[in-house]
Amino acid sequence: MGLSFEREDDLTARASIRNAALALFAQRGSDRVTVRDIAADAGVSPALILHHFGSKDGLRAAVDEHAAQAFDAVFASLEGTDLVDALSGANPGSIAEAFARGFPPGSPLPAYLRRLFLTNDPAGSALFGRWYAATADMLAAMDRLGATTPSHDPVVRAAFFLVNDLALVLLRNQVATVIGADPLTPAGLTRWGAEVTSVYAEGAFRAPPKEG
Amino acid sequence: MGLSFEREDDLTARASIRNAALALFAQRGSDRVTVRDIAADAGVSPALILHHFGSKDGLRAAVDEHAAQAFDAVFASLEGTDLVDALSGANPGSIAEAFARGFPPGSPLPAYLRRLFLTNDPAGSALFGRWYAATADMLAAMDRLGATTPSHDPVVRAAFFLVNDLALVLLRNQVATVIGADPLTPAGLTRWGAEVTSVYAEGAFRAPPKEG
DNA sequence: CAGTATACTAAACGCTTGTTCAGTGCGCGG
DNA sequence: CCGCGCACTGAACAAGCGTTTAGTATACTG
Repeated sequence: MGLSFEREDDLTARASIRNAALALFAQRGSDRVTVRDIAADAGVSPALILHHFGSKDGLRAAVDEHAAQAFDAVFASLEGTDLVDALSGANPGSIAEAFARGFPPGSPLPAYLRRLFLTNDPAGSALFGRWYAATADMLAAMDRLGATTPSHDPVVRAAFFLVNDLALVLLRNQVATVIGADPLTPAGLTRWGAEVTSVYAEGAFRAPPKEG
Repeated sequence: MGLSFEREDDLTARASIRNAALALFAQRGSDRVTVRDIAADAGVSPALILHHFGSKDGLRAAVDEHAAQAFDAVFASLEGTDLVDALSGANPGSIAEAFARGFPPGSPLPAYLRRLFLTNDPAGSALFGRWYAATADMLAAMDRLGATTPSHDPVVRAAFFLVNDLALVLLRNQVATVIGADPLTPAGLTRWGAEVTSVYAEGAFRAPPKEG
């Protein structure tokens, strides 16, 4: 069928349970997913899930860890990009861009990330902290290269950029509805990125006219 | 119709059930809250909740509607602000600003909004649609006044501004951690708004230097 | 005053849930 | 062959859930 390198047939039962759980958790949240739901999707008996993962919460932890690894891989692709390359392009170091690049269109991982932030999961906070540090580093490097206008408050500026980027992942569905295109697909991302880059480069508001 | 002058003592049982549910739903999500939990917090019997709201889902709908009204009231305070006044100020029409102004520090409503958006609740989608329309209208009005630089893609620009603003509400806790101040308090908001306004007015990225 | 509607409760019901139990089939070392 | 371990299952269990039922107290109506 497609681009997925994983073939369901060859997966161990343990892996197919994990994958089914990941997809269902991302879509509905783990509270709205029963062990029996996961078992049905994975094609196994409910008891086997407990056999492999001990409990539903053990399965959740395993899925969390698995997802965190995938996110770290995407995150690493950001740190790897050459700054000069990034500067020649549009919005440098975009997380949304990395997501669109790293995850196939139907991947449950963006939605899973959203759940991670929603539940104030410590894993989500740790992820945010790492991403914030990377964003701040990148902005500082750009500062040194003279690629940015100076900021009075670099701490807030880094948070502002990061948060704007994450918002596109978190509000993906709502954005898709109003602009008519999924912003995490290449096409949608191009359109989104063009406008964002324009605002980041030139601003959007003019100074108010002097009173007269 | 204010919310601030409500006192727990003279609330009807119906209202106190609604309030208890709102707080618990915002904190844990409705799936992790039982009818018995709400009843205990509201000081009534579980059966009374069903008597007044028909079902747990009926209660959820009532809480949704109640919260949506509060949100729309806050949002209406944005539309009411004179455009010229807004232009002379900092970031015009900031939702985060309206939140800090309209909701007391301990209010569960920002957290409730987050759940509405991040769980794909239809009520959240409806809210987003209304807010998007208002944002687009405001930007169009500013365009007509010459207060903005022209955009090639006003649809995306409006979404960008709205989403950036909502991000501050959605990621409030994480932002508070990295910048060391709750961005939905007056102090934090001032600091945040200053940087945002600076980027929106002047941009942040310089054109890359020509190679040579 | 009786009659009725309303706010409210204690107790129970039926269902779904996560989990356990007692296996079954099977590959493998001896 | 036996015996052990492992992946796996169907059936059942106990707990917790939303909800129902059958009722009490209180206030209003005529």
